[in-house]
Amino acid sequence: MIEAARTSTRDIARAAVRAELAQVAFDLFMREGFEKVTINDLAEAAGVSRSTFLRYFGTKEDAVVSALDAQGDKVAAALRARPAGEDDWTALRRALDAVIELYHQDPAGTLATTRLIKDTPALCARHREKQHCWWPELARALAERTPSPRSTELVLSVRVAAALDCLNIAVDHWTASDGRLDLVELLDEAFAALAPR
Amino acid sequence: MIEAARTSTRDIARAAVRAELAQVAFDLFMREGFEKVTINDLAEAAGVSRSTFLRYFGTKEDAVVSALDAQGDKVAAALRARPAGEDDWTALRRALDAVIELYHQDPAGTLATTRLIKDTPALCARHREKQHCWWPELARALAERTPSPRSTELVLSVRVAAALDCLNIAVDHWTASDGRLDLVELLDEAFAALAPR
DNA sequence: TCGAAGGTGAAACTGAGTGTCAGGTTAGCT
DNA sequence: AGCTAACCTGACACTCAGTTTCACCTTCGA
Repeated sequence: MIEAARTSTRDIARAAVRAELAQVAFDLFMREGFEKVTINDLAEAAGVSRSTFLRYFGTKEDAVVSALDAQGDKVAAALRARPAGEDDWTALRRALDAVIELYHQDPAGTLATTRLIKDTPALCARHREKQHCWWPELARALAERTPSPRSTELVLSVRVAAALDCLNIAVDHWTASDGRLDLVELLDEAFAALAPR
Repeated sequence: MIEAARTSTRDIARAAVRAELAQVAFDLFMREGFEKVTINDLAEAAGVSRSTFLRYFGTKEDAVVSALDAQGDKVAAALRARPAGEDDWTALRRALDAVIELYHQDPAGTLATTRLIKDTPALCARHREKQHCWWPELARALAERTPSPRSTELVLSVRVAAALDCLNIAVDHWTASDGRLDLVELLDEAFAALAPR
């Protein structure tokens, strides 16, 4: 019989440890720089063994980047929630509001994270890699939304990719401005850059 | 006095060795799979030391991906060569013809490369990383092309990013079709996906 | 209370990438 | 031709990432 995926006590403990490890890692990375810190340092600082750390995060990068994992699902869900008649671009733009909301909940924390990622090539690369995994899911969400005139997978992929580029570039500029510029305006400007032919 | 960067005998030899190493590496990767092959294997197969191999290619990935380095400069040059009055999208689309041409020169070889990259996450990531380095250069080329109404850096970045996504997605589909689909048509379709609002 | 499942730590291992050094080759200059 | 400086190469040692294995312990359900 297949076990239902209910949330057990263990899962809660696991999530708490995971969050704790991520926090310790983040602080250390900010203080010393990502490259300077070894996995041994992280484990020691968190009071666990190297093995345990690597069991929670497969790589050093993931200790930072996995914080953004939720974003993918969030956008996909937001996309599916858009009205069926809406055109792809509007739906994508509005779905990204779900991510923007996460940024507005904790601007300072988010800014520290985005800056760390932006300044660390390895994290930058891992971030792009993660995001690339969203493509199929988002393209599917986009496809299921549209009723009759189904676009090809290529067309949907292009739109998803472009929308995510807009998000990334807007966030980059927001980060470069130390959070002073308005993220919503930046994102709107990015989407507008796609429009005029 | 500053040395001029002219092409010496050494440079030619270096380029030849580099090409040879890349070829040996590629063959081995195709035969055994990228992950299975160690740098020691590559060095041994090529008849050089591990040190030498790593001096030519900083990483195992670069032995494959550095073949695509020329593309970036090629696109930038093509972009600068477009007429000044042309709109950004047309200029970008036409500039990518320079890359397509490289694909048409050796479809079989290119297909093998793109398939290897597509099937190997590490190579995929490295490829994206390399391409990301093109952004500033391409955005600058786009900016210098336009006469008076300068777009913001954000706008240009978005267009460059979207154009490169079109290229990547078109090439991906071309690769998935074993080269049977027409790359030009795929790229046109990708660009068209950006157009209608 | 027993037993299975799963979390943890210790340790060994492979492989990537860096740095250093000594020996050999080549290019340029006199 | 002969000398010197630059450079290429191979050998070696080293750090660190990530994998695997094993033994121990806790927890939870039967």
